[in-house]
Amino acid sequence: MQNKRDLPWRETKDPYQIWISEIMLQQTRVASAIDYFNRFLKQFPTISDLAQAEEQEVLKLWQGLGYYSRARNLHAAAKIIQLEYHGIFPDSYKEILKLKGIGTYTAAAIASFAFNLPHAAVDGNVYRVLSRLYGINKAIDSTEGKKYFQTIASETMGNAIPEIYNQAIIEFGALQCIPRSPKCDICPLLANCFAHNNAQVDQFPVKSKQIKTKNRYFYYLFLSCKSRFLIEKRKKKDIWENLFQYPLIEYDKPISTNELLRTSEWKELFGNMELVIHSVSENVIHKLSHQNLHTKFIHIEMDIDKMKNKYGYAIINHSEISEYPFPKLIEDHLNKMTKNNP
DNA sequence: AATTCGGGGCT
DNA sequence: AGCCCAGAATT
Repeated sequence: MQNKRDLPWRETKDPYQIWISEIMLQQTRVASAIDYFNRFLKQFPTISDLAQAEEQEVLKLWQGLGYYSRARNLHAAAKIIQLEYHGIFPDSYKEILKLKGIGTYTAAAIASFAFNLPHAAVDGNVYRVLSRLYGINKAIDSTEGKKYFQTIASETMGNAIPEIYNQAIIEFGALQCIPRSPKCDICPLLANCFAHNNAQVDQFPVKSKQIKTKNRYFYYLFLSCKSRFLIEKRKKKDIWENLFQYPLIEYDKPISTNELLRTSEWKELFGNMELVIHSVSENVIHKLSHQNLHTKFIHIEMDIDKMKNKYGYAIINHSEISEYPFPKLIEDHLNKMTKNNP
């Protein structure tokens, strides 16, 4: 295919590198993943390097990319490959599919790209191309729809070379048959395209579900003493699992600073300590796909060594920021603080 | 079958 | 403001 892009993961047949790229590309644009891919491979050149790393180091390399369970699953799977497959990446679709974080799309992608095995990789691009081309109105987010598209994709692949076919149809969806305003005027499949011939290009693919967003209210306590401040690790099954943040008081509705001082969480943290609030930030609205996080940062300068016996918290210095993975929301705030205090 | 996981870019 | 991105795991 003469119009394909030059991408770093296309320069190798190493299943490990292809694996890393496919995980990073899940629900993530190519442009966002390129730098992360290069940094990741530089730090972890082989499965063995990744398997021996600490999860925290892997998450730090993933910082800002989102969907952090991908990094946790990647690390866990590397350990499994190291122990149970003697460090050799499995070379069958069935075995690849067993690995954590690898579903039908990623297994087919790796199987075809690394081992040229005949499995049709069906991602968002393929759903779009096939639904428009054939006029398939089954919902792509239904169990039946997914199964149907997988069948159609396999039939469409036929006896083509799996690696070439999969790369081509995905690339076609990414560059030509794009979600909005596809380039139909220069499309080679124009004459055969159901959607175009029926003026329904914007009707495909069909989705059934709709996302609803929740509002959450975060009050982050930036407790500092000179260049040191308090952090904790998020451990619950929630957003940002195993990433670090400042002590957090979450509420189900917006509250004033005065109300915050009277919450049980505040009293639990500080008892009857005397505190001076240095500043309260403006409301920062951090938007995720399905959550709007209304956030305020409460800056308190205090003798934070009084907090070191509080279970679950750690005191770190600015110079140690590079060792801890933080959500983008915290990373942005840290960048502001360190700019003011070099 | 429905929900939950980030963050960014484009319209 | 909404949609979607080289999706998968969990409930």
